[in-house]
Amino acid sequence: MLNPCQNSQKIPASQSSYPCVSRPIDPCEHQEYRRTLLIWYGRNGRTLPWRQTQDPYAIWISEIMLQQTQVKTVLPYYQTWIRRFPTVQSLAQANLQTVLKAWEGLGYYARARHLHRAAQVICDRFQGQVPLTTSDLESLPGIGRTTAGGIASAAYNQPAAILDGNVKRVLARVVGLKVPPSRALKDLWSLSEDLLDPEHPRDFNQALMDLGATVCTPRRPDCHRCPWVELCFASMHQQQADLPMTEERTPLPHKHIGVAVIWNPQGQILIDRRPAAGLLGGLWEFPGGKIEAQESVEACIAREIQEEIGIEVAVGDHLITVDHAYTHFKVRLIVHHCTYLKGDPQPVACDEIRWVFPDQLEDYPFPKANQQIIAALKAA
DNA sequence: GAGACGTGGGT
DNA sequence: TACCCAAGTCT
Repeated sequence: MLNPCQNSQKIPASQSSYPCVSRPIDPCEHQEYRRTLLIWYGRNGRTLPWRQTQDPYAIWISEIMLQQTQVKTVLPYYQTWIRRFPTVQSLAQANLQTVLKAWEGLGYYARARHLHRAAQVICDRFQGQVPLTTSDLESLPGIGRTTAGGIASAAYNQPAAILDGNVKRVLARVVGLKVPPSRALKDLWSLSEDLLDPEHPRDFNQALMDLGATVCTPRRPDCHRCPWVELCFASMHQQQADLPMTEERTPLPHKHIGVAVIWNPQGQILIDRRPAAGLLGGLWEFPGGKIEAQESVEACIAREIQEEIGIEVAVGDHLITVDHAYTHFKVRLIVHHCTYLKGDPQPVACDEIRWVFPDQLEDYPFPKANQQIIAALKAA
């Protein structure tokens, strides 16, 4: 039998279909990449709870939690979640506030809202079964191409490629990508698809992610433990530290926010539920707003509470100042005790308002920055 | 297609 | 302290 590669024409890198790649992978080498990676995985793969199960629901949950989130962070949430919502049906029937409470602290809360909605779609349109094809999976809220590939391969061993942060970094180094991964998504997807082992798609994808997470790390990759050390452009040319290339980024804007802990005569505190979409959607918070130029914190708080809640308050003592960094901006929350004076609270800029006793705060999902305010209240 | 969207950990 | 980065998706 002829080796088909002996007849294939060698294409110079400069003329190949991958102009952004320093060292294209010859199809002849695919088997060698697959073989060496799977052997490495057999010896070095991580044992993770979502790899101990065959339940597509549990695997779906893990894939969503793992979006932009490290394994160590996900572990406790995953265990609690599976006990709290053991089936698609239990999730679909749950109250969204309960779902958000279970997600509290994990971030990117749209994931929880999408999970909840997708569970209802799965019950309504897919007979309660997590779909098998990437096409059906991608039709569900919160599932994009990578997560669809992750679920299809992990839950059903389907030959579906993935392209998460780990795979982007590994492939960028292996082929010597000349541009940041975000500029070469099409080529990276093709690479991931070409490399995928059609005989062992589940193990291959999991292995690729483990390699990126434990060996081919962002900083100081441990190349002497890598099964691809001799097949990797970055390793061969000592460019591990320079790959993948990164984009420039502008400094984050910084906002100052005046925040009110408003007490009524009954010893209750006023909290509001943020609009369902957007930043921290559906979570509860202490009301407040942006401090305008030349404005005092006290004036800001009184103004914001009047505008957004429709009540008059007396701004009192400073409680705490919280600095918090989001992905795209930084905030400083300057929190003051306030006393309710008059007016009927209205949810003008939020979805709902409630008076609650301090010991009831833990029943509501709050963002991280507000947790520090709650802790300060308890300490006082 | 560029920006919105959280939080924790590492350096 | 400040910045980078992490199993991405949505608009």
